[in-house]
Amino acid sequence: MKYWIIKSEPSCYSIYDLQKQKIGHWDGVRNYQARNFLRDDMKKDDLCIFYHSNATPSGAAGVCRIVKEGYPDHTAFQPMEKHFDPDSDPKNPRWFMVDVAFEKVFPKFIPLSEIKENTLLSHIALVQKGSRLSVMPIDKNAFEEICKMGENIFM
DNA sequence: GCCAACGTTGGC
DNA sequence: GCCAACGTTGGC
Repeated sequence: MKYWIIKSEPSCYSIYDLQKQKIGHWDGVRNYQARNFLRDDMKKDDLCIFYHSNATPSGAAGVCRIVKEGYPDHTAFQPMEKHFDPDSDPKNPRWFMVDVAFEKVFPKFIPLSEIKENTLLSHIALVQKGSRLSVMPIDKNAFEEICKMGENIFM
């Protein structure tokens, strides 16, 4: 069982969109390191912090769970799609996605500033300088600490 | 909108 | 393989 942080711009897809949909495709990731996590390392029932990036404020919004492990991101094959990649061959897909299920919205949204202030979280990739990955692993303790900050018990 | 940091591309 | 140019991310 592993834990993750996944980022989305809420103007594009927020935790409330996932709440309505119940299950969502985590598609459109076009970064090889993040792709490798999606394709190889995210397993069914792993838990993810749903992080709102490029938001006011940015921060941790809730939790979701992997319900379908990595499979080809078909949006890469469709010219009308925003993240269309003409070089991704359906016979040998370059990009992958997972499906996630809504778990909960934190009763208290946790802005990035508070995550940065928490010394128990100073080691996580999210707050490292220049970290731009949209999918990144997080250890169990840090995951639970973030949940606690959201006034949420998740253990 | 600005800009730092990082990733990708392509000429050589 | 090097590296400049360009594109993207994402905080502020």
